[in-house]
Amino acid sequence: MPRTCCLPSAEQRTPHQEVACSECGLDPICQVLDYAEPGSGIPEGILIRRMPIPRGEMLLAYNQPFRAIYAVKSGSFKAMTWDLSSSERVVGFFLPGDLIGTDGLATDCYSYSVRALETSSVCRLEIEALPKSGRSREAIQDALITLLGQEVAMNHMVTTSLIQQNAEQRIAAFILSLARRSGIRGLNRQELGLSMSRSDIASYLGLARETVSRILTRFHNSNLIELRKHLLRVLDHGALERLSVLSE
Amino acid sequence: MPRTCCLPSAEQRTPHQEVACSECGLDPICQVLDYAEPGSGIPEGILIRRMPIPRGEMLLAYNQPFRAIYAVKSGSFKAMTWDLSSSERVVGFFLPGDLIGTDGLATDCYSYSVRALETSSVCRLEIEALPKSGRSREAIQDALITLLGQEVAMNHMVTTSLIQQNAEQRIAAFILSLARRSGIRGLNRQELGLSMSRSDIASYLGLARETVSRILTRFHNSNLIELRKHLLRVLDHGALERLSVLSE
DNA sequence: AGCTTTTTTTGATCTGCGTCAATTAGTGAT
DNA sequence: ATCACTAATTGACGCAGATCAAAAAAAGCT
Repeated sequence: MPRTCCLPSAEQRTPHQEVACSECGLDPICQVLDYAEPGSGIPEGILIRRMPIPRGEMLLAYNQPFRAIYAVKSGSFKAMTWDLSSSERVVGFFLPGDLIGTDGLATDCYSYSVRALETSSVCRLEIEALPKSGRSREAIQDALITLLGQEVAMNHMVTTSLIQQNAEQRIAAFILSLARRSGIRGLNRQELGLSMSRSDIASYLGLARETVSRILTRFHNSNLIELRKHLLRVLDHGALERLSVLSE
Repeated sequence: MPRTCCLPSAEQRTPHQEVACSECGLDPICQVLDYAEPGSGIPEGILIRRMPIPRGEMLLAYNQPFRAIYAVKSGSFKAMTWDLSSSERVVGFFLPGDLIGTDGLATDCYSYSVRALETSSVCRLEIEALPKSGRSREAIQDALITLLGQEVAMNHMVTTSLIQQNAEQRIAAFILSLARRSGIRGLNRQELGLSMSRSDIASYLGLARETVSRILTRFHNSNLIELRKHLLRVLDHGALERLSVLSE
């Protein structure tokens, strides 16, 4: 599977992995849809699978009316808002298996914009078209509750860990979080495609670009990670955990 | 309504306010329960109203099995976890109208401990006893989805704002958040009972006790707030908003 | 009340990281 | 390949806020 940008060496090419349906966050809902008996009121086309999204394209925009939930199949995205000084602020990254847009379930509008960091693909679930009553509706509701609950729990962890940590701890935790999320979805947890820019990471972690750069090279020099362009290989998982304190 | 600690002057006494049911986060669910037709499968005692909780008592503990969701009727609580160095970390505060324990919906265990900051009262909703099917189940599911969605949206805002702000901005935002939440629930948004200690605030905001103290007195000296013991009166809402940048 | 313990405030250093500035590397277009 | 432009790295410096230390205020005892 080719990548967006053309890199000379195979080593430097991000392995563009696709998450298996069974490991995807949308799977509980997909299963309901797949196994729904005919006449359950679920129309065709409610779920669009593997929509391709080119690098740089907006998947959805802040304040747009809430229409759909997306699941990342391959590639990656960043979520952003803008503060009063109109400068962009990165508020999250989405990796294969992650759900995008769940916040709209309460607010009816998306609370951030989402842009593809590389050529990616998503599955799109139309909310309007979901069945309005019946057994499959209950099952879908249950699945949504679980998904939202997970998001609450995860956000909680992220907030907690980020606020109280210094720059080194934040970056260690960030790398581990990428690795862990890849692992959970059944993807490579040693080699990570750092598709986002240093500025994106800095904005997300509340640090300066320069600090991110400095600490990444520091980690590299201490043989905690190997870093070639945008491919990051975790060399010493234990050491990173010890640094990040909030190991898991 | 008497307060826990005995303060001499009436001015220094926190007005111990109780949130109206109509303004409470649990209300959507309470309504379903109240108006459920007989035979809907909803047992008696599923909802315990106005449970009193003495100051300092644990409402629920980290890793305990998830049994119930609580709504704060009056008083306040703090949520805490512990990092590896076994020092306490405050991860949130609950005010009248707020829901406690929603994170358990996904994880089956509470992800933090919750302790009463003053004599408080809560309503307790037993999750096990909720109807397993039918119309009222669907209504409850819907309500839960909305609640969780709101929590996701709010957490998002908090995270975003906290991480990128300096100490002054964080504290301004914190005060405004308390005021806004009081306002939303129909309570006094000028006079806030700061039931938590400076250490709690510091831990929550990722600052040192001393910094919180210094900046609060700075705000006091600039006539942004009036501060007597644990009663905080917002004097210049606009100035605080301008400070916090992420005004709303 | 008086005594003890905890919390808060205030002051004096010290340092991590943001900011500014300059260099190098990477990317895309012709 | 060359040029132009953006992203990343590296260095120098200053300040916001952590840390250490001590006094003052509040709260909880008997």
